[in-house]
Amino acid sequence: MADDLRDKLGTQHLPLRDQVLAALRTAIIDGNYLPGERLTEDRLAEDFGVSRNPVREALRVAEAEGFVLILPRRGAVVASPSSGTIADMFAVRERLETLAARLAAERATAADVAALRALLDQGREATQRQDLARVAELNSMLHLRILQISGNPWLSSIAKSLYLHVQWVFRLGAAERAPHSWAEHIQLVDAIESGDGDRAERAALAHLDAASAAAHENAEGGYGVTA
Amino acid sequence: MADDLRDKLGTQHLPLRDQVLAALRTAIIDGNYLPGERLTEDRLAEDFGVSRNPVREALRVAEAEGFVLILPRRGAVVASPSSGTIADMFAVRERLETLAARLAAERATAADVAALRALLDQGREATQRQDLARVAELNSMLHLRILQISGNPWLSSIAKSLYLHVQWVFRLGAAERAPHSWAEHIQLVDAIESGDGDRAERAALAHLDAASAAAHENAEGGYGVTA
DNA sequence: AGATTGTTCTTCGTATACACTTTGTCCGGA
DNA sequence: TCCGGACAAAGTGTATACGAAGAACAATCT
Repeated sequence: MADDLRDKLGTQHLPLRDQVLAALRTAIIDGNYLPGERLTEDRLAEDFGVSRNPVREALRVAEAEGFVLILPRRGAVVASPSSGTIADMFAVRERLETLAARLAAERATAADVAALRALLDQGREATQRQDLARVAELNSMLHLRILQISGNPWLSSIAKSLYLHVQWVFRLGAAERAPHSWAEHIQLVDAIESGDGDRAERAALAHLDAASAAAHENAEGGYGVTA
Repeated sequence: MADDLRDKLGTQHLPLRDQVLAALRTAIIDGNYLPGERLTEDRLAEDFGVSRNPVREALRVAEAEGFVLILPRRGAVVASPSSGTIADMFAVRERLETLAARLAAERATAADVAALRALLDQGREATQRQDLARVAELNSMLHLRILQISGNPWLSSIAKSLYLHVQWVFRLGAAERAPHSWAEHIQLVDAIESGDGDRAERAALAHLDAASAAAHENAEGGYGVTA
């Protein structure tokens, strides 16, 4: 796995710390590093093929984002999302993403709606092909796109971060809930296209309630390392 | 100013990077570093009396929090909150802090309410003394306390960060709006004590609307550096 | 066994070095 | 005068090494 990441990094020209941060995030979200797992600076530096400095800077940001926990003088461990915090996350998402849906409905241009519909089509197709990874990816893109259309950068960046965490929890539980979700997405995009803010909020709320229920069900079994 | 911060740092035992981050945040919020101002690593290192490494780590987090802007190979500058983003911030706060008020109403213990009332009393007294700095401080403490009582760590940390930014904008404009605010605060605490979530939400909303109006009025004149 | 001591691992911070960008300055030529 | 390019300065990005201090764990002694 060290080599995978090293290759992925080599091709780009961004500051190493950003590449490391991105790689670290995805490694955690994808479950390559499991909750509770210890992340020593040396090990990460070796995994990513860089020196310790960029690793340290990436770790601080990852801590601020809630992906790792840093214990002073003891180092970093991958954070452990507990089922308590899942409910909390969804409570916040409910407020934020319903707002995003409303704003999107109020501000979406024809081009915006077309882009959403395109994602919807691709999603339907990928679902038929049983390509779950692609479905999950399109799912993310749709949500992120709606946030972007809302035109509120604060909302967008906060909800995005929250969304990443939700994804993380889902991945760990290996739940996909793919077919169910798309019908709700269509409702949501329809509502956004209509320009009716209230309706868009309701659609987003329905979607989130379903997702929340799925997440909890998913979390029942427990996940991650018992560290 | 370097000495003030150095002294403030010396007494504690936290990692230097955290102390630097805290000092940097408050320096920016208090207007010691103005929007658009360039923050070279060497300069910060000297200001805080530390080496470049802790400074760099603090800067990355400050960037993630939106206080500074880092341009690759060009360094960091203090971010410039524009009047557009003020409206966006309040739109998000409205969703978040009303939720916080509701949760606080539903979960507050008698001790929680007593703590809020104590802050209210101190606030009234400070207002009579015309001690505006203290009033602003108590204002923050009240809001932060409500977030804490909500018991939702995600909500708390996100709203707290947002609140810091609002404070920042206010400070830059030197607005205080002190007397007005406390009547609303009393309404809010009364609502929380009543345990009525809907009522608490309404009170929080009223408070935020007033604060938002004041912030906009404050922003009219413009603030910060034109960089 | 239980307490104490040592050893080892690791983080934390400092210092230093250097390549590479960006920026600003200066100078000569049209 | 104005333009453009050479040149120098400043500052970031990254690596590396070192010492101090803390935490964890094992070995030792009572």
